[in-house]
Amino acid sequence: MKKGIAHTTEEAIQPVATEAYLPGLSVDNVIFGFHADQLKVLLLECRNRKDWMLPGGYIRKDESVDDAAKRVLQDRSGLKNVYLQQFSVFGETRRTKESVMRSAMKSLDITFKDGDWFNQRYVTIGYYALVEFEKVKPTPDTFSVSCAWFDLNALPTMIFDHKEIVEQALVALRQHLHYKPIGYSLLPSTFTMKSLQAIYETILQRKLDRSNFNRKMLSLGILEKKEKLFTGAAHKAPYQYSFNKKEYFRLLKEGFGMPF
Amino acid sequence: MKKGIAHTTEEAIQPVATEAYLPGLSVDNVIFGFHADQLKVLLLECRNRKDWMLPGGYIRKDESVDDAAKRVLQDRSGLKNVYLQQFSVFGETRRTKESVMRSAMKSLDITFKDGDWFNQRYVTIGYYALVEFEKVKPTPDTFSVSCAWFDLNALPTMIFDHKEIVEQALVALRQHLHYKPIGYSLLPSTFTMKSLQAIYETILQRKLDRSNFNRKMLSLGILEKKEKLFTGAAHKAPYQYSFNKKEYFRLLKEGFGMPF
DNA sequence: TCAAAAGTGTTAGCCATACACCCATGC
DNA sequence: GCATGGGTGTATGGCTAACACTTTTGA
Repeated sequence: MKKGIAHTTEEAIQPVATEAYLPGLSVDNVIFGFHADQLKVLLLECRNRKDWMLPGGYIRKDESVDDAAKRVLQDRSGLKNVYLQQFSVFGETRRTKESVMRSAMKSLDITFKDGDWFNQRYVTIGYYALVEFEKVKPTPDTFSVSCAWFDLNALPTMIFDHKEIVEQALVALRQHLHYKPIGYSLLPSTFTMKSLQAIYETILQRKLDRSNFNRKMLSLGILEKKEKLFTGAAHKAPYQYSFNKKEYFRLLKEGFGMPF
Repeated sequence: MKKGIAHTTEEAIQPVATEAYLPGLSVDNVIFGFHADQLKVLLLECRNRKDWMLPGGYIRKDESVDDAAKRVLQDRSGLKNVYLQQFSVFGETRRTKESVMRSAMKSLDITFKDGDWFNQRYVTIGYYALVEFEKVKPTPDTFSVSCAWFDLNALPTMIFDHKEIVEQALVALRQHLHYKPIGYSLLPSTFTMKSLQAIYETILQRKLDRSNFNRKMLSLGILEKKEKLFTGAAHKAPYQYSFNKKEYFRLLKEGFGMPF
C-alpha cells in the first residue's frame, strides 16, 4: 500500500502496489488434482482465521485475465502449461464480506479504511485447472499460512462463496467430460488405463465398465500403447499408455461425443 | 460526467454518474432472434462511426453482474424474463482501443482525458440471450444512432472484439443445444414443430430428419400438443405445440443428451 | 387429381451395456 | 494352483438414421 511496484511473479496478492491492478476484479482458481483414487482441491488456509480460501489474485493492468489466472496457478503450485479453463463469473453484490476482509488484514499491518482497496466489492472470474498431483509444490500466499489438498467430499469451511465456486467448477468439469478429453495434465506422461478410468469415475461419481471404457478410449485415437509392461504386483501387468499430444489437442479443440 | 445520478432504467451506458458503476468492467449481450428461418443478432450502430457494436453497459455498484446484463437486455429490446446466459469473459489487455472510444465521445460533448472513465482498459462479460423476434422493440442507447437485426452470415464491421464475441456466443449456444432444451423464449407461446426444427437446423447449420426430430422432441416430454389445427395453406395443417413450462425448466436445469 | 407439406411407420445398422471367458503373475 | 486383476470377445437391446408410405388440403 505504500511500497513501490514490485514486478516479481510473487507479487500476486501482496498488499503492495494496488495501483498496479485492476480494481474490483479478481480471479479464483479451483485446482484439481488426482490422488489415491480421489479428486482433490488445492486450498489456502487464511491467516488469522479458521477458514480456507481458493488460490486467487488480482489482475495486473498489463496482463490479460487469462494470464492472471496462469500466474496465480504457477505461484501456488509451481506449475505452468496445464489445462486451465475459465468457467464462470461470480458477480453478486454481497459476495465478499467486509468482516472477513477486516480480519484478514489485521495481521498484515494494513490500515483498513472504508472505500479501501480491500473493502470494495469484488467480481471474480472462476477458473478450474487440472494438474498432476505429484508435481505440485503447494505454496501459500501473503494472506495464508498454509496450502494443502482437500478431498472434494471433505471440504473445510471456506470464506465468501468459495465453496459454491468449487461446486460450480465441478459441474463445469463434469459437463466438459462429455465432449472433451481429460487426463493430459492430470496424469503423468505414462499411465495405465485403470488410472485414467479412475479419474472419469471420480469425476462422474459412478462406476464405468472396464471393457467398454477401454474400447471407447482407444477408439478416440488419442492414446498410444507402450508395449513396455509395468511389473511388481500379483497379477497380469497392465499396458502403459501415453497421450498422442497432437491428436489430444485436436480433439480438445474440436470436441466429440462421449456416451456417458 | 457532470450531472447527478439518474436512477432510471435507461441510464445504462450514459456518460453520467460514472461513480455509480464498477470501473473497468462491462457486460455485452449477444441477443439472438429467429426470423425468416434465420438466426439474427441485435446490434447498435455507433454514433459518429461507420461500425456497429453489441448492446452492452456498465455494472452499477448496487446490482449484480447478471442484473446488469438483464437491464441492458431490457433497455435495448424491451424484454425481460428471457433466457440469458453468461458464456465467457473477454479480458485481453488491448481489446478496447482508445481511438474508437475517442471518436465515440466526440459527439457527446465529453472531454476526453487520459486515464478517464472511457479511456481505461475494459474487461467485459459476455452473455447471450434468446428472444422472440417479433416482440423486440430495438432501442438505441446514447452511443448509438440505431438498433437493428443482422443476419449471422452478414454481420457488419464491428468495434473492438465484438465480432469475436458474437462467434463465441454462437459456439456456446451450439454446445448448449446438446444438453439443454432451446426454444422457449425464442418462439411464440404456440408454434409448429417445423419452426422448432428450423431453429435447431439454423443453429446447427445442417438439415435434420423431420420424422426423427419429431419423435425425439416428443420423447423429451416438454411439449404439449394442442389439438387445435392451424389453417390457410394448400396442404395438411400442422399441429400447434406449446412448451410445458414446468418440464421445460426442469430439463433446462438437469440437462439431457441430444443425439446430434 | 395433383402437388405440397404433415403425420406415421419400418427397417437396418450402429453402439452402449452387460457379462463371460481367457491370460499373466506372485504367493 | 489359485486368487487377483488385466485383456479380449460377444450377445442383447435400444436408439439413430434413413426412407417409405399415408393423410390432408387448396388449387
